[in-house]
Amino acid sequence: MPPRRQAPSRSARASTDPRDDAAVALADRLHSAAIHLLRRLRTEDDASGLTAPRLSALSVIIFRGPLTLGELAAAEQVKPPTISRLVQELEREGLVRRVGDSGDRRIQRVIATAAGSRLLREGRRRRVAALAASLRALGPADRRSLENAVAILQRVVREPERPEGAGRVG
Amino acid sequence: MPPRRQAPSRSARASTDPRDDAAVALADRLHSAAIHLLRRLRTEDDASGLTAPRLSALSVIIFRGPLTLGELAAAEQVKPPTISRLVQELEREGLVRRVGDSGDRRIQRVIATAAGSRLLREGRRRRVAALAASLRALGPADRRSLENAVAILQRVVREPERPEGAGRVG
DNA sequence: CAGTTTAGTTAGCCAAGCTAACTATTGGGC
DNA sequence: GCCCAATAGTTAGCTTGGCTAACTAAACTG
Repeated sequence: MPPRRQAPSRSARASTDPRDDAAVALADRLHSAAIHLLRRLRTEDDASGLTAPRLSALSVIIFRGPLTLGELAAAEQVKPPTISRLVQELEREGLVRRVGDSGDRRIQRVIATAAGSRLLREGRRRRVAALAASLRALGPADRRSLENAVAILQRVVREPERPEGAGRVG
Repeated sequence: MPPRRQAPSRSARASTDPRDDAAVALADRLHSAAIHLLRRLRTEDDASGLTAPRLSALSVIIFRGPLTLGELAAAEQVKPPTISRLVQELEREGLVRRVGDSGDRRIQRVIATAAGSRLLREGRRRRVAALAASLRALGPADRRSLENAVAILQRVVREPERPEGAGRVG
């Protein structure tokens, strides 16, 4: 967790706009759902011996090909030291490997080993197995709805950060 | 993060069922979306000086009335020492208060102070403000879709193999 | 070639999770 | 009435994963 930061002095948007309340309430519930979803997964997790951030990083490394540490940090939305250590640990476990860039020797690219790929498939599948079981119990409409929501979220989350809540009003 | 645990020897469902693959893929993407959503929030967060777990615990305390530490731990899906420390910290910041049970002196109930309630409202609103701004930019259909998905998730996450109510944050 | 910028690492801090082992209380059985 | 097991929380100590600050090394630029 990050240590407390200075209040960013976000210029207060008028909270009297009724659309604000609806959006805030939705954001709130998404937040809550995400927290509890992850806790649920955590309690089920770990047959693979990989924690969530490692699994996540390994997944990105595998599916997005060789990445520099900086790119990986950006993809994972963490700072360089964090990704540096994560990769060191993945490397120590033999799941990824670094390859230097011949052109620019500052750069290190990370790729998954065969063991890493294997472990991701198995571990990640196990990690979400219990959740998947619950999802199987849902009707097709609910599942489509979740699929749809995930797609929306992917867009929303990836969105560049707006300084000072200049939330592009639609 | 939890230390590695023994594999839970979950009785393997046949992974050859095609529905399994779809459910696992969806679970996977939900997992990923939750991780990135929370990371996004974390980067925006903290105008209140409260971290996510504290905000979450405070929220449960406020909305579910006086709770024993054990109940709170169950609601937050964490172990007793974790909740014990969280409450100590919330107490130190003057956001909650303990009241002893007159009948059973082992028990301590936790309630929010006025400062806690106030801070929750403000802090939580700020925490999700950036996300809310993004959500406001979505069309009504997308927002309805997310609303719907959150409702489904709340059921799914709460449902399984655990008697005690899984807490929701807000 | 000097200075700046960029990529990553090292050091050191803090939060949040865990288990193990403890205290204190309750309640039951003899 | 006591002893003993069960229950509620706490304390101690570990691990992981975030962060910032300060560093090294390499590459660019004037």
